Amino acid sequence: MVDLSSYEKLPISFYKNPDVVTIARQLVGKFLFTNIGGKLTAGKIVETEAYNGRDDRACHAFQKRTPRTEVMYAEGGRAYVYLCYGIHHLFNIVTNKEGLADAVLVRAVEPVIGIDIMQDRRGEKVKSHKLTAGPGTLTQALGITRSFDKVSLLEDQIWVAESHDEEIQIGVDRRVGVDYAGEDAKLPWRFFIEGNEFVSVKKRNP
DNA sequence: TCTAAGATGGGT
DNA sequence: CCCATCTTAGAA
Repeated sequence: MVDLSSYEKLPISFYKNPDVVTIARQLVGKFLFTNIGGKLTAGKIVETEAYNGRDDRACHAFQKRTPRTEVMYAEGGRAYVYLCYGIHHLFNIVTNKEGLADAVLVRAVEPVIGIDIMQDRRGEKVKSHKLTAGPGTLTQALGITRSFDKVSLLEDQIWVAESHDEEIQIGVDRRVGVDYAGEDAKLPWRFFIEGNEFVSVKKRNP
């Protein structure tokens, strides 16, 4: 049994910060929990990316408000989950105040709690270092699907908890897979724990 | 209605 | 390198 009292759920104020890039950096090292039908899993966030709805062409909500991106316009502290390539569920954390569509994509976590559950969800053949090393694989391991879209991170189905880690080395790089965004693809808005084996893309994109 | 493209991952 | 797989946004 896991002692949850040592993990403090982040408050709403954390998510309302108007600077989504700062939030993306701050989320690295924190813990992402899900509790699905009593199955508790958690991973340390080791890689994130920031997306800004006003002046970032890589953001789904850039200069538009559609049914899919509606939740990004909500007050910070909710999940934005969408299906990518018809196959993978990608998990984002909505930030900023209502009306300003920002979000942080969680790209990788390191398994911490419920590793056996994650292994079951991913399948026996998956090696441990591949268990949660990518935005589509961590959602499978944590059981995150589109039913989590719009769900509040202040409740007990999915949430982020403070870490008491000291001295992690945070690397910065351009974001992955957003070449369609032109110049904005070069923004240094990806953050990761330097040297962590679960980071999805290790080598730098110059 | 129709269609192209996509914030990926796993296999060859 | 190839391709699975299906929603979404935008056009017609």
